[in-house]
Amino acid sequence: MDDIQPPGRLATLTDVAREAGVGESTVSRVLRNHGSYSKRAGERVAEAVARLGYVPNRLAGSLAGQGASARLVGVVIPSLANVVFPDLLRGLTSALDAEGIPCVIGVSDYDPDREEALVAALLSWRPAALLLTGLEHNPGTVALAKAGGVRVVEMIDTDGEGIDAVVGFSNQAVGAASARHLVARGYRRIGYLGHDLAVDLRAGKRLAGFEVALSEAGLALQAKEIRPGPSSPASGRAGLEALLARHPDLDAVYFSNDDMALGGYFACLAAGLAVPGRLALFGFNGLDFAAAMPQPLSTVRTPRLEIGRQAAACLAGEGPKTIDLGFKLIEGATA
Amino acid sequence: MDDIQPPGRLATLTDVAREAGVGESTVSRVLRNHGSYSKRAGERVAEAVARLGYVPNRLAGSLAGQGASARLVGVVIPSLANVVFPDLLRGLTSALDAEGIPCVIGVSDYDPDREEALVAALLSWRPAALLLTGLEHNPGTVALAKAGGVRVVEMIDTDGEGIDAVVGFSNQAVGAASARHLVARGYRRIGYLGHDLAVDLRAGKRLAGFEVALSEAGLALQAKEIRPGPSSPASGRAGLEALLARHPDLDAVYFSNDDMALGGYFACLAAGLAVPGRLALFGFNGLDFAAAMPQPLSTVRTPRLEIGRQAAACLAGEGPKTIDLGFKLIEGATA
DNA sequence: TCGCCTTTTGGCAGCGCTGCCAATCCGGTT
DNA sequence: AACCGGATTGGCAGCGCTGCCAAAAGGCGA
Repeated sequence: MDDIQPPGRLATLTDVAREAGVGESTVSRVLRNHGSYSKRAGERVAEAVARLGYVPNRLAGSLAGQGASARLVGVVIPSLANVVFPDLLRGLTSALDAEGIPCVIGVSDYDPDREEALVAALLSWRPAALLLTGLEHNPGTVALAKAGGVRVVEMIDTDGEGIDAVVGFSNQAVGAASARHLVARGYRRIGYLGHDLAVDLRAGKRLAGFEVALSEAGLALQAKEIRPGPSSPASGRAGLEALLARHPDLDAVYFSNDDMALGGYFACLAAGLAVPGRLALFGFNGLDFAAAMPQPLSTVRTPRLEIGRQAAACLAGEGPKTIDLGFKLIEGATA
Repeated sequence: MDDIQPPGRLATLTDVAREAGVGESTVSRVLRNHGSYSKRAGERVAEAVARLGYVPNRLAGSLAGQGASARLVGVVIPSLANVVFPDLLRGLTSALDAEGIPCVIGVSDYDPDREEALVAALLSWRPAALLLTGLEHNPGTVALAKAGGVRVVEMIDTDGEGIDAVVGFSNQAVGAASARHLVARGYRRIGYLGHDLAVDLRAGKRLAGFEVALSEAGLALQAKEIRPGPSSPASGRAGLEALLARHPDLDAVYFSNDDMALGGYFACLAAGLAVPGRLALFGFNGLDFAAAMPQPLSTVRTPRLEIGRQAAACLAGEGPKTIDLGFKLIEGATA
C-alpha cells in the first residue's frame, strides 16, 4: 500500500516478479489462478502485490491473451433520458459485474449514423461482445458488427431479423394487446398520443400493432397526435391538451409510453376530466410510478431488467438465438 | 468492405501497410492524422483500410502510446435506478462523445466495498480519468485512486474534501434553502420523509442542512419517516400514508427527492387532502414531471447534466479544483 | 548539375502481459 | 545410488501498435 514507486511509473508484473523473487510466468499464474503453483509462490506474490500496490494492466493482458479480445462488452443505447435504457443497463451490469466484466457504453441519440460510428469505436477496444438496441441499423453497422468477429446481441425488439442473438419482446404484440384491451372495455373513439415515431421506431411498431388490432375489431384510430422531441410528462400533458382541443369526443387515448401517459393524467386532473369515466388512458412500460397513482395506470409492463440479464447470459452462448421475454398487461384503473 | 480476411483473423495495421504498399509507420501516421505524410500515401491507406475493413486495435495502441493510458474514462455511480445518475452519465457522454472517448461504467449499489472493487477493476484498463460519485469512499478506494496516477473527479457533492477535482453543489445548502422556503411560507409543523439515509449519504446531508436551518428559525422537525430501500413513488406514497397516520397534524413534508414527493402527492390525491392547503409538499431534484403536475411541485432543481458536462471538461485540467454549480429553488405550487 | 534543407518514409525496439516449452525440483521406486 | 513421473518454474517470443531515428526523396537556388 505504501507508495514506494519510482515516481510516475506504475508497478508492472515484472516489478512484482522481482519483488517476490519469482519469475514473471509464476506471477501471471498466481494472479489469474490459472495453471499450478506452490502455496509458497502464491504467498510471496500476494505480498509483493500488496507492497507495490500493483494493479494489473488489462490492456496488455488482453492484447497478449488468446483471441486478443478484452473482458469488456460494448453497449450502444439510443438514449439515457428514457428510463427504459438505464433499466436495461441495470440488468446488464448486475449480471456482468458478477463476472467482473465492465460495460463500455455509447449513446446514439437515436441516430443510425452515430450508432455506426459508436460501433466502430467500441469495436476498436476489441470487446468480448457487442450489445445493440433494436433491430434496425445502417448496413455499415451490420457489416462492422459481423466483421468484428464478436458476439452481437440485439435487445428489446423481436419484430424482425437479428444479426446474431436477439432478446426482447414483440412491440407489435404489445400494441395489439393494448388495443384489444381498450376494445374489450368498450372504448370506441380512441386516439393516440406519441413522441417522434421516425426516431423511436419501436413506438412506431407498437402503434402499427395497435392499429391492426383495432381494425380487426372493425375500428379505426380517431385521432393521432405526434409531438416532436423525446417523450416526457410535460410533452404528454401538452399533447393531450392539444389532442382534446381538436377531438373532444375521444373516449380513450393510447400513449407511446408511461411518461406521456402521466402527463396526460395530469392534464385530466387539471381539466377536471374523470378518468376513466370521461377519458381512459393507456400507457406502456409499467414504470414504477404507474402503480402508485391514485388510480393505477393501465399499461403494459415490459421485462427491462430481465432483458438486460438475459442479454448478459446470451453473451456466453453460440449461434443465433431469439429470446422473447413477453410482457404483462396491467389492467390498472385508468382504462 | 468485402470480407476477404483469412478467416478468424482481423486485419492488422501490418496488413493495411502491405495492402497499401507503404510502411507501418506511415499507416499509423495517416490513421491518427499525426505527423506528416503525402496526399498519395493518405489515399492509398484509406483505400486499403476500406478494402480490408480494418478496425484499429486500441488495446495495442494505448499500450504502445505515451503514458500507456487508454482513451477511456472509468465511471462509478451508485445506482442506475435513480434518474439522477443516468442524467449525470448523459451529461458526461454528450461531452465525451465529441472527443470519441467512451465511458466504462461500474455500478456500486451504494456499497463502498463494491466501489473499491470497481475502482480497482476500472484502473486495470488504465483509463485517462476516473469519475466517482460523492466524496465518501473507503480509505482503500482513495489510496487506489491516488496511486493509479489518473485524474480523479468526484461528482455531485461539494460538502467535504475531494481527492482531486470536485464538481457538484452543496447538499447541505439545498436542505437549508428548502427549510427556509417552507418557514417563509408559514409552515410550522414540518415532517420529513426519506429513503434509506445510511445508504444515500447525500440525502442525509440535505436533511442535516434542513434541520440546521429549521433550528435557526426556532423550529424543529416534528416527525421523520425513513423508508427502507431505494426511493420511488410507491415508497413515497406508502411513506406519506404512514407518516400522516402517526402525525396527522403536520402541515408540510420535506421529501428526500421528487420521486418520493410524487408518491406523496398521489397519496394526498387519493386521500382527498388539499395541497398545499391541508399539506404542503417539497421535493428535490427538479425532475421533468415536477413541472407537468396539475400543481407544479415545489422543489430544488439540480444541474445534473451540467455536472456531467463540467466533469468531462475537468478531465483535461490539472490540479485540484472545486466547481460548485449551485441549484435553483423552484417555487412551484405545492409549498 | 550539385549541394543543402525540408518533407516524407520505413525499420525496429519495446509497451506489459500471456502462452509455450524446456528446465528443475520433489518424492517415491527400483 | 540411479531412475521416473508429475508438479512447479523461468525464459522468451510475440500480441498490434507507437515513437524514435536514420535514410530516402523532393524542392530550389546557384
